Amino acid sequence: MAQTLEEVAKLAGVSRSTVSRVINDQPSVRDEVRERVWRVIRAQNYQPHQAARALVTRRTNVIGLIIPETVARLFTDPFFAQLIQGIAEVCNQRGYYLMLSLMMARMDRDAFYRRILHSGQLDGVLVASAPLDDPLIPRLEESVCPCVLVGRNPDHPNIPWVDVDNVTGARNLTEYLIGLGHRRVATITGPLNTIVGRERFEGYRQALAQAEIAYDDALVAAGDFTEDSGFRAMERLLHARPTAVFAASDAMSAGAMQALAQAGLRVPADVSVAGYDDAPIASLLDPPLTTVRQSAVELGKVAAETLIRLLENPDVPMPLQKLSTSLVIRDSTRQL
Amino acid sequence: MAQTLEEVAKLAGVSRSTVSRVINDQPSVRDEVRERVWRVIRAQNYQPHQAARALVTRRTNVIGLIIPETVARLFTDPFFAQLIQGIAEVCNQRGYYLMLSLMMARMDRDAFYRRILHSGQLDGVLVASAPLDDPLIPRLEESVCPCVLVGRNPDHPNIPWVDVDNVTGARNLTEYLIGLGHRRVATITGPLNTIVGRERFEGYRQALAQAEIAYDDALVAAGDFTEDSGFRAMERLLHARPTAVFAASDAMSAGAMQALAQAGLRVPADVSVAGYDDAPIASLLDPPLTTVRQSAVELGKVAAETLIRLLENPDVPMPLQKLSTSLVIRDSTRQL
DNA sequence: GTGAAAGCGCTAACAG
DNA sequence: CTGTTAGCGCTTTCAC
Repeated sequence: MAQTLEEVAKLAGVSRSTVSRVINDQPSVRDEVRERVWRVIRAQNYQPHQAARALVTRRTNVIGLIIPETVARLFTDPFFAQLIQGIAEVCNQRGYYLMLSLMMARMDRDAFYRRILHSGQLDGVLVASAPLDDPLIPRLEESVCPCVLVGRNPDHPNIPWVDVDNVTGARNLTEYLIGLGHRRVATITGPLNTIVGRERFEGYRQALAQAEIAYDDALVAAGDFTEDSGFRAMERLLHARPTAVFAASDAMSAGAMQALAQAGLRVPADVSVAGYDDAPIASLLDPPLTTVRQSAVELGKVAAETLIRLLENPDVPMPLQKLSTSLVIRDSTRQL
Repeated sequence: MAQTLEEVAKLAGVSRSTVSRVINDQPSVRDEVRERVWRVIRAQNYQPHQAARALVTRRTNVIGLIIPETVARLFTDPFFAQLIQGIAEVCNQRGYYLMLSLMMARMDRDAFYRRILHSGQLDGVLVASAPLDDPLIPRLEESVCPCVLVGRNPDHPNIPWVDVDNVTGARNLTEYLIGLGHRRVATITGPLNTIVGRERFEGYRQALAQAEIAYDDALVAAGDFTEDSGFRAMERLLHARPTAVFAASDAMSAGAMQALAQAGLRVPADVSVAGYDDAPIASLLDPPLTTVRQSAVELGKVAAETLIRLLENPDVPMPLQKLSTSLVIRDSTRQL
């Protein structure tokens, strides 16, 4: 097996440069020569050495996926598995490699970012689920590293992003609850330092305002998207006697339903519960959960495509994309 | 910001080599010089160029995680998210980067493997959940690329691996069911071309044999670890009238429980159900699921540590590891 | 169309 | 202890 261009060149009876031209699909090579070279390459199972190539072209064909996320969420939330699936699919198609960086809680963020951003081994990065105030974001804006945020950041409007239309999704769901006759609609929000948490909360408020229902702080509790936090938030909301609860994730809905059961309340007879994500557990809960469906796979694909287009056509301005959602009505909600 | 060793060297008033020595922590540098160089490096926020380094050292500090897995399973199974979490944690600690390769169903496996294995950008690879007959495995054995299988492959005993003790886990669980008085214990197996599917089935058979219960084909149906396949397998098992069912994954248990409910059978009053994995849904099912707990995070950590030790000390023989499991008894099983 | 030669940024002998 | 030098394998001028 030939390891270098030089060896392939010798076997094909041409120069190193010609082999390089063939590999890089440059037109200025006689068809007959091109054929001969390809035959040798295939016969020898030759693969160009990426590092050598990267050293001169300054491109690695590697994109990074940075997930600065607490452990708990990654564990329970299939969102990330699906997102990665979508990203990986596009990478495979387009000839890119995917480098995964999980930002763990206890590590030195600064060293981490430098290592990731300045090591020259990433052509660009995708940043998923970064808190709005994550120090990575300004650093990204200074650096020259092309990047796309999965989930926009209103404080940095110049960084390209793709997102799901969380406001509309949450508003539609809340409107649906109100349409069922509920007036005391509680919400368990996600962390309000994330765009997702904030926007789903915003959608909830918009629906209330639209229906001219006064906003009531007692009907709002914050969680962190995990089941456990949903359980605890629901306990805090009980005294406010909501007739419906919108939790900003299905996992939190699951926790909320357990808290309600523990308090002797039935779903949906006493309290309607709705979630967000349409995660696999949504249909398994008892009763099956009304929720908002979004396609994390699709989001991953669009994110990767956007980044790759940015890398390959830096001048063409990027259309930023907000994916739409759909309401999935199951049995956990009912007419008041 | 200095981009190259040369620039740092000039600023520090030393030669390129000295800077290189400082960066690579070689002892033969005067402390005073070392200090001066570090100061410049920090001030300039200098990071060595990985490609240049890799070109000469032949090491990239990147390890690959290859997951040749069908779409359905990645979506629903938190096993992978946890496995990745464990691997990423060790990579972060030990200064390695993680490259993720999802092997999608429709792609050209051959080209994929060559691209991954021969591009020279991976110091070693971790292979998770490969089917026993995956063409990657023999290819891996031929290639010089150090690798560790997550899940052993009995046909290739020479490839290092780490694994969970699936036989014992399944046997313990089945013994528990038998201990509750069940004689007609059905099983929904995983795919029998995976080591996991095979070993959990083997554990089931061992427990039956131990209790001198005759093995009955009518009490066995194969699934593919997904909820849906569990549902369909359970439908096929109904006519055999089992009093207990052991499904080789929690997701399949969930499907089985739905099929039972649809047939008008109650869990655990009419049929006991037990799963495997202790996935997040296990405790959310109604009733909460008796299952076998294994730590996918731990497995990921051990896998990454094993590979890294293999890379850094190729001569030291590796102790292969089988992680143990524990039985988690909840409400889906009861005395017959 | 094709080859010769330079050089990407780094490490690793080899001198001193 | 430190500097000089020679590549690592590739792409990319520049000649021809």
